[in-house]
Amino acid sequence: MPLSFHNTLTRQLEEFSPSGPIRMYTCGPTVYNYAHIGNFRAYLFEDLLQRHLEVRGHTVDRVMNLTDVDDKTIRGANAQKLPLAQYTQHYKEAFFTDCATLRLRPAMAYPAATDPENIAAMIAMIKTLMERGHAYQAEDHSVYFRISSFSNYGKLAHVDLEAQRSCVRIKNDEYAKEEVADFALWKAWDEEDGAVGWESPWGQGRPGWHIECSAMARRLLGDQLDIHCGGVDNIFPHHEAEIAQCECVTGKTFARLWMHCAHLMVDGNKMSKSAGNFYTLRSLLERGWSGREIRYVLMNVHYRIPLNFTLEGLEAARQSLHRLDEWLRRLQEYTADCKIIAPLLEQLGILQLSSFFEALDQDLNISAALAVVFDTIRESNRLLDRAELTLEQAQGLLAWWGKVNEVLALEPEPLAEILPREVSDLLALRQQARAEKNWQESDRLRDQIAELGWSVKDTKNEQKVVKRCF
RNA sequence: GGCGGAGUAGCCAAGUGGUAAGGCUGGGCUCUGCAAAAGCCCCAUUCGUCGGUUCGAUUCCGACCUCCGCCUCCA
Repeated sequence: MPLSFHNTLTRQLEEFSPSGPIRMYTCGPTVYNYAHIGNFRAYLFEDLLQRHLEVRGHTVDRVMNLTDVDDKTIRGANAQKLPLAQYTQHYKEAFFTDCATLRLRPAMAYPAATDPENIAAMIAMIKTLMERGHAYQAEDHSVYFRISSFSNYGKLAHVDLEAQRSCVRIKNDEYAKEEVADFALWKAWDEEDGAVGWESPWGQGRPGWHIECSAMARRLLGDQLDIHCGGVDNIFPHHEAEIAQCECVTGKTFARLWMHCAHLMVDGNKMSKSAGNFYTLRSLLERGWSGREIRYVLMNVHYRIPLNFTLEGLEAARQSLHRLDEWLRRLQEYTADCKIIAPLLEQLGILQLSSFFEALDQDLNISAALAVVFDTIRESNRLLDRAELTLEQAQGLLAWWGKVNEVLALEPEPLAEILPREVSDLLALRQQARAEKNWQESDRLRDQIAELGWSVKDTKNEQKVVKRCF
């Protein structure tokens, strides 16, 4: 079955059959603050896409930009009386830490807007646009893209600017621009910018947001991309602008496939600081949720459907992952002494295990893919209960999981919890009491261990102890 | 106003012109000194509303209702 994805450009499911490495550009964060979980939903969708393409045998050259100069970063740096670069550095580092926590596979490159070679690339593009009449310098000294010079403007968002122009002209007076929808390529320096600015043929200033992505995408991936991703709110005007800039410079189609993920909502509402439902990754970690659990929640819903983020959802994720962990532990124990190295299992009973990957082939149908995982868990547990699962099958399942996990990245955390001496001593005492069938003492020791923050569970042969989580 | 997305069991969420995947919660059972854990089993005559097409629609068409997003730099 071929890969097929929904293309924002055509609003249709399209077959995707790339030849050679896939050139993929993903819009990254503006590093003026800690990224919130809504931002990470988009990055997670992109991670899932990259991982699935790679499992399907493709090489993915992915670039993610870091916007480290714009109104918000300048405002933030000014507020803290820090140089811009120092201010943004902190949030860049935080971003990479968060990405690792969510197990996001690193991109090939993370170009920053202020890198000298990127500024140079932007200036070069603007120059070409000026020469070809696609851009002009206005009275405010800023350089703007002339959208009337690009007839395809609006094709991605499916907006007809001609139709909107009449109502927009009315308030046009206050702008230096020829048309309200013209967007800035180069913003002339003003006092707010302080020490921030670069020399250009149009005077001191800084790049507009859209030209960043165009220039960096072209510099690192070439004139034509296979896939360009982002959140739906980037469709207009950001991606529309990128198309305009690139295609006016190169004369070639900028990106073949545009993929956008829907927004994340919190408790059914838009996430906002004032509503008090604003979550960063770190705020959730502080509350005791793990990166893996948050990854599961953000990945669990198809990328084009709005995701309603709730604490109940996190709880459900925790339970689902626990079920997965128990299954893996069971298979690992069962195969522990087994020397056979069985190949990846394709089928278990009537379950077709490859359908996990086939579900993802269809526009990343994660729900159907996860259903395969849970069907498999139930079926193999059933067989284990009846002692009907062979060692070869168990190993084959583990191999299958290994492949599945390359996409999901949901393997359990390695248990690094060190058992305190006090607890292990009590466990030894309890073991003895149990051997003597001294239940009263056994229960007393269980309570005592619980007070130290550990809970004991008795299995057939041994005591299992885990740190209690709250 | 323009463009776009969504409404499926208590919650989350797939899916198909032919009679509803999966996860969580809940209930039952097995195991167990007890407890817990774990595993298994069960849980929508019904898919926002009303019409239409059809032998048959949750799935196609039309209208309507509700929610959400974008429309000057928020993923």
